[in-house]
Amino acid sequence: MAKYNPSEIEAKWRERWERDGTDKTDLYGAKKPFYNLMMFPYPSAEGLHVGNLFAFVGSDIQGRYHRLLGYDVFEPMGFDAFGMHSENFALKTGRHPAEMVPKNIERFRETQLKKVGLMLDWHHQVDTTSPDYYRWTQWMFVTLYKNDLAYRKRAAVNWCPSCNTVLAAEQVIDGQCERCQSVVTKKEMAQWFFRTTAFAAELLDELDRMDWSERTKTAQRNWIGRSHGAEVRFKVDGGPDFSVFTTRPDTLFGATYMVFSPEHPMVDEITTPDRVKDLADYRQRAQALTEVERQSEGREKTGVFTGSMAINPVNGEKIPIWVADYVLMGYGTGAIMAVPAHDERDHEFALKFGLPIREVVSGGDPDVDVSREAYVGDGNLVNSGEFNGLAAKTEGIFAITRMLESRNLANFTTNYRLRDWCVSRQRYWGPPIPIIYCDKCGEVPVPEKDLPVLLPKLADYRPDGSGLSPLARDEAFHKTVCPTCGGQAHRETDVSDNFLCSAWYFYRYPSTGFTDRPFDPDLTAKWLPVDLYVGGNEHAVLHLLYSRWLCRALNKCGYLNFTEPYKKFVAHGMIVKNGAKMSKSRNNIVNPDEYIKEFGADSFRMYLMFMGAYLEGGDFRDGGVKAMKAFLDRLFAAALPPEGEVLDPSPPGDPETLFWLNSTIKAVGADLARFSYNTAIARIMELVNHLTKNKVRNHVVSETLAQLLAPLAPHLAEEIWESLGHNQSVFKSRWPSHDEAACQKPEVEYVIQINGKVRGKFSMAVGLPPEEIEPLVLNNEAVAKWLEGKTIVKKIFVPDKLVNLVVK
RNA sequence: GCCCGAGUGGUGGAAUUGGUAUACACGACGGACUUAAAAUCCGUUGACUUAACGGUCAUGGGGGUUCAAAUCCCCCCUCGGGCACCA
Repeated sequence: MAKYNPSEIEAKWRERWERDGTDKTDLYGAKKPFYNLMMFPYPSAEGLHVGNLFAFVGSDIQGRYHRLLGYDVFEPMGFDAFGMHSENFALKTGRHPAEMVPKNIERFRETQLKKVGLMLDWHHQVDTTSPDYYRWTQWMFVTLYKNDLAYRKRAAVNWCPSCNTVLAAEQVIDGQCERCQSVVTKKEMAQWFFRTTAFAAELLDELDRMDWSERTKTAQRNWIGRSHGAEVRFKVDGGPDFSVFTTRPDTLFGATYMVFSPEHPMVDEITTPDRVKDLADYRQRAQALTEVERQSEGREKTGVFTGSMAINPVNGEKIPIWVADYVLMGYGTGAIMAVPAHDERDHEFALKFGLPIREVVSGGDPDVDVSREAYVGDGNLVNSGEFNGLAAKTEGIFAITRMLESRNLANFTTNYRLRDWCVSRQRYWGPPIPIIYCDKCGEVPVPEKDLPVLLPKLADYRPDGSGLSPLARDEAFHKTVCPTCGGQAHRETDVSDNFLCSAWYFYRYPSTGFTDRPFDPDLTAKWLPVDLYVGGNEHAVLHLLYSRWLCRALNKCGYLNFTEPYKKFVAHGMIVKNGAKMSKSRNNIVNPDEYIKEFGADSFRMYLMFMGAYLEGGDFRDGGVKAMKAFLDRLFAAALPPEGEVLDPSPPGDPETLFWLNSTIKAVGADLARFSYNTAIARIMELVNHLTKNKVRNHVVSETLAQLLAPLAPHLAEEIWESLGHNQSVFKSRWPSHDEAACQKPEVEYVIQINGKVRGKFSMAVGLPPEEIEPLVLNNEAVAKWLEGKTIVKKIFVPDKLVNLVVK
């Protein structure tokens, strides 16, 4: 009997697949296209992490399974090689990214990805640093610019002092840089933005109709953050008008002061001469604070009075205008009405500065005392003139807003938390932003025929913190002529955010080699949107949101006829090691290569998938891969014909084996379809246990086993399939069908319960009516003693499952 | 604080619809094989209790609905994730 030797088998099938083009997709001829996408990696570390492989294998199983179901599956791979992760790694290791990246790509592909047994079509590899690719990344930028979806403005932006660049709001996690965890500061700079907020409403609304993991959708909903409310116009006493946004216009009568954000443009205008110095000091201090300091919860409220009063439009009351940093310029209008009785923050501020607190909503509970704490619950309006008695949130909001609306002092409005995407980066390793500044013509996008704007190879590519990219130090790069007037001009020297590269890569895969446009319209029509996207949820409000936005933008610009890039997105879980997060500092990183070398890719794949629920994550234990190898040894021995023999080709005769065979086909198919890989493997184990225990060896069973195993352990499946006499890949075969009748055991075990407790069991043929079951129950020995001296008040029959007698 | 997800043996984890809780593994223990070990194979393995048959308890905690609850409802605790001075 041949022994299972994974390294031999896996090398053999790798070669065979490559030779026969097994994993190559006929993009034009495909009859049932299925685009199976996984998140392309950054080639910026020592190697692929076990977490990458966990993600890829789970996705590959879907690709292979769909192929067995008869789909033409396209499963491409590429490298997200521009950006700070690669550049920082190059800086750390002292190599130039232009040299490091191609070598890493080669190494990742040849020594890692190809050894895991992924069904990847390498004829369509994408590398975002290749000029053939970033030419089109730049085209995206120009196209967005021409359609007013990209613009440049001066604003207080997030600055990472360690990476020496600005960041998008999405790349600041708890006030820290997503890449290096440094505390982010604010810096006033002119930067390029994409108008992500233009599609805030549709990006949010569409989520309800999307087939995505719920937690991914929740993250996006929270991030886009819609609030309904009203914009209300106030007047500065003896000065101009200004607006505030509020979700509680019902509490307008309770506004006892107003607050402007320190950055509000009207602050200078309304500050009275005696307060100028205080205001200037306060605003300077506010600016020096980092987001973390400024937004830390529980921080004591600070603020200063401007000297001016505002007039409340509902009652003409004059109330003081303050400046305080708890009001943010970036949300709403940057100014608020403060209702201390019904808002916790305003309440805290009012207490500290001795401002009046007026109750305008009464919940009817006499114990509530708004002078002690804010009441934010529902109730009826009080102290609100003609509006008294209305239910605050359900009636008051509308009544008061409509009244003001009729006087042109308010309007219903909706606010989003989402900010426009800041895409400039003062770094080297990215696609140069394709804009030219001309003294005469202003901002001029680089004409399409001049793309790509090549990234020059700079020996010194270190970011210098000057607020300019290292490209600004290269005169040959930035000095140019205006494409419109031919006069002297200079290029934008910032590069674009790496997330722009990854926002469109999946359109490129089918169209690699296409030179007229970023993507071939015919192939795009055939293959997109992506059928299935599997990836990590850490990209919920980054890549996944940006790529949704870009899809809508390209749709609006007329380049795509759909608005969502992925038909289905599935977020896999996270894996940990012995219950703890894997990290370099914990020194508990799992190196996948060693396991693959020792036990084979199939055992490694199987264990990764068996470890836990794919969608929840799992806990990597050292012995696991070895145990899985032992299982595959047993499976191999059980499936293969004994040396020199041929198995009887007729299907198994014994009903027990037929039951296991059919019910396993059914269960494994259902489990794969719902990403329940651990239970699919458990079902296969049960089948193998049956075969081993009963010494069953059968050609049809072995064939089926090879097919069931194929998505999970493709090399081994091929080997078994071939040894059963097939000369074509198992992936040319079709997923086995099951006989529904055979999935039911001919005899079922009935449970007898007395008052819901199990008191006896017996086996019976399936499908018997209650009349035939009842006497068996009543005459059951084990049950008799529980019925002694009792009367049966109720009998419950669950067909083929149980009988419950309720006795008294 | 708000919004998602989760909490089950010594461990990783099962349990489409409320219907035998603990599938499948790992580990541990016992046995076979071996000079011995490894590997492999066979068996036992939720806790408590009983000589045994059996019984009692057990799915984070507390209540409830039901003939029957890991599963449904209410309250609470813990962990993971998202949002958060967002008006």
